[in-house]
Amino acid sequence: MTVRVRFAPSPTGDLHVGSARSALFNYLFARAKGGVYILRIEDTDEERNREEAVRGILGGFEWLGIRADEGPFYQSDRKALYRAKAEELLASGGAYRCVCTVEELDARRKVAQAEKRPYRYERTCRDRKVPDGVPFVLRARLPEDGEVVFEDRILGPIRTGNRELDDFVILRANGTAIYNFCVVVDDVEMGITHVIRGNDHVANTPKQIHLYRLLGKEPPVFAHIPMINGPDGKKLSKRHGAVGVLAWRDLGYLPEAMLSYLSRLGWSHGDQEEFTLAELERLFTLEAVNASAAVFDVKKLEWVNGRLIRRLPAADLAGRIAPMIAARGWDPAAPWLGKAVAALQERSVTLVQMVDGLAPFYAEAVVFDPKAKGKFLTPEALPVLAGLADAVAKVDPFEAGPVGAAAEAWLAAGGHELKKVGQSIRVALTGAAVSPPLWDTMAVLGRERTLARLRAAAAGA
RNA sequence: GCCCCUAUCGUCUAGCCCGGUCUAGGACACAGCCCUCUCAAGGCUGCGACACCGGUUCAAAUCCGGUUAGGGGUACCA
Repeated sequence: MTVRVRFAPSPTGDLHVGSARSALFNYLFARAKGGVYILRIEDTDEERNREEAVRGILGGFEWLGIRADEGPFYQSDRKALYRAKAEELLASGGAYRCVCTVEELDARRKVAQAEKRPYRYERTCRDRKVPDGVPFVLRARLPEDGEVVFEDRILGPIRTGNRELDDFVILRANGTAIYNFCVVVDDVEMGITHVIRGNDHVANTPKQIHLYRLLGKEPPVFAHIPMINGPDGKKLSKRHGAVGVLAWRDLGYLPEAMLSYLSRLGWSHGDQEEFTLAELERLFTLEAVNASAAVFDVKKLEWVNGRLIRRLPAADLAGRIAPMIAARGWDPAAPWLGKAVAALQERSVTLVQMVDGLAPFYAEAVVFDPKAKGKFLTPEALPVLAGLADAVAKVDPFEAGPVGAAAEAWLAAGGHELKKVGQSIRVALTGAAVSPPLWDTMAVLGRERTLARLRAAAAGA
């Protein structure tokens, strides 16, 4: 039987990194098993604008490069199906009508709580003929004794006494279905063989298993993956900073980095720290997923991202940052861009940082950092700058190698140590105390701008 | 409250299933050193963990029980 898995987010607007990882694990499992990965949007909540709510999720997957084999399917399109299935259950006795009102239920629940007694629906309507013409909900008829046991592929055996459960609602008075019911109906309908989802669903699983049985179906294999928490150990949320996958993109992270990092949260393959999607697709196994929660560590993500940036061809990077460059009003087609990127990639952790580093090259005039200027553009440094300009003026080609050779030769002849005058040169060229290596910087600037900046600085500008 | 899950360096993890090879390995972070025109990158070194208590055993990070801590669930939410 071919493996069929699904990721079923409720549309909240953006793809949370925790959701992204759940989706990733599902996707990887499908790929590793030669199975099918399905995307299903659980938008039974109505109201919200579906288009907009779903855009963030689909956009997130598009960025990550995770494509669904089937779907996206929308639960809001399948309401009739749920209703029909619920009625089937009613006919077969698997469900029954309940006319207890929300108010009554709330009151009883309160009493139970006051008495420190766990509240469960007392099955008032279970075996009675309910009056016609009164609003009713449908409740599942669960066994009163015994227990449900399932073998979670990650957590191991999980047993729940049926006494812990109650006859929960599957169809609201308004005729719409409740989550637990939709999930089961859809999973049955879509032929899902493995349900891989967040740990927060383990408590739902026994209920869902009962629903499978009531429907006369065999439950799938369950695998509950651990949660991703913030540094404080609490569920990762907005107050921990960026949680949407697309927000990380905007911060300058590469989808490959996000994928690689996410895969290592709760899963591992020996000591290997970095993975390509292709590697993950053949290496992933549920057996290697651990049971305990993980903390999202931005520092490690940064490390992965930086490694990737260093490793990527400069041309590739230039293409990726082109939109960001254009957004700043700069020319992404600048002929020297490739060289600049090559010089910057070793010292950029994010794409945003890299683009920031481009500023001195795009700037019309040098923008001086006052501190750097005061410290390094000293009177005694100025003649060196003027001399250096002359020394490299005729170098051809004006590339880092030859420029550096000429510059260093001239410096040595004059008894100037690069260690001493380097920063002055740097500030003259870029206005900042930090930049790529000097000769690279000159090569990127080109002969004309290099000489102009050196001479302007020398003249005290 | 009740039910369920989890528990190895600050963080991600290897090891745990099939006890000895573990004076517990790797990575991020942090500190120091080296390299060096700045910043990085890179190299080296250091710091640093089996939550606790019992039990089983010749032997426990590994098996069992309890405690504690954290997380999740407990809806006519998803």
